[in-house]
Amino acid sequence: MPDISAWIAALERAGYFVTLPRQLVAELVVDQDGHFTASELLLDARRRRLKVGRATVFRALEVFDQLGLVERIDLPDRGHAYVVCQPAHHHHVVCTRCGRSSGVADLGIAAVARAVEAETGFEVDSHRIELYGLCPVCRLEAPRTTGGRPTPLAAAR
Amino acid sequence: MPDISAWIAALERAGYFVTLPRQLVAELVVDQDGHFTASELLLDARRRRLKVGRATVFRALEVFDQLGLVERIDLPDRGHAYVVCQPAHHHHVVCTRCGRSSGVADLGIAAVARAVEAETGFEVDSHRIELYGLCPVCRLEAPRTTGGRPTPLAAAR
DNA sequence: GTAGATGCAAAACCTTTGCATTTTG
DNA sequence: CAAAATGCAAAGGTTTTGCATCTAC
Repeated sequence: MPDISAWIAALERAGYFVTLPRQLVAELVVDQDGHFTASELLLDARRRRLKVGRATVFRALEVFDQLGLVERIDLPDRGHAYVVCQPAHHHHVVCTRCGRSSGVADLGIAAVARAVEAETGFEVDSHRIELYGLCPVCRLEAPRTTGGRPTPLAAAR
Repeated sequence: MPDISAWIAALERAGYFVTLPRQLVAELVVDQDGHFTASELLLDARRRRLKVGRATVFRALEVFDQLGLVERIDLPDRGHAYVVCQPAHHHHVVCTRCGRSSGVADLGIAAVARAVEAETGFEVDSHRIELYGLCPVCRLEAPRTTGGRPTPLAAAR
């Protein structure tokens, strides 16, 4: 029984209607372990026989994204996924093996932005940062697979 | 007449065939001003009446991406685009107004990664960082449009 | 009561794939 | 000459849209 109350509060605060479908999606989301895609959520909904349409899932995720409750990330392998945001944490490290993610505070990133402004003359308004690696659990299980990069000829498939 | 030679050299060095289509795509790419999408490149090719297939453009961009000649980025507005990489620069600031981008060195990002490792126990292998803002030119032209966020009700469309 | 939200299915998009043909090294 | 790359069109998967119908406030 996940804690949806914060999500409901966020919806109300922002003036969105607190509808049943949105609450269902919220529950599905907070139950997710690690990152998840819109389709996975949809499958999960069907599995639980929850009545929410495809479009609604997408629309709800969009709203939650805007409210800062989830973040839409782009995986290195070119896919898209969402992760739940932990309050006060603004970026994520996501495990390339199991997909679990952890929020991280703004550890010096603001400083980097300032350095970039100084060097480029750009006025930096926002940034998107995603870190990838192995979570503590997978570090133990993983025998540090490969270190090499794909063979050029093989890589081109 | 753009400088494709470095790109050709990179292809050779990596063992890829230096084909005409790849060279055409390379030219199209370096002629781009700011970021560009695969489709835009395709349109541009047709405009110039260059004979390259859709699939080839995608495949060439994939190769260039692997060679570190371009980077595939994900825009805040949910679109995807590519930017040309300047050697020795590993991240980009892209202008939210005109799309022009500038490469930036690893200004303290490695330190951030280390801090994250210390805090989360993750082993950080790679990261994806994109900075957004206004380029020097647009800073002058732009009367700092809006500062507010979209109205909740309006935002939900 | 009314603006906002939903569901459905179709449409729109972007990207990839199969395969015969051509090109490169 | 063999391996790699291309082009085409068709397939694949994801996200969005139009619209009539509901629902929260």
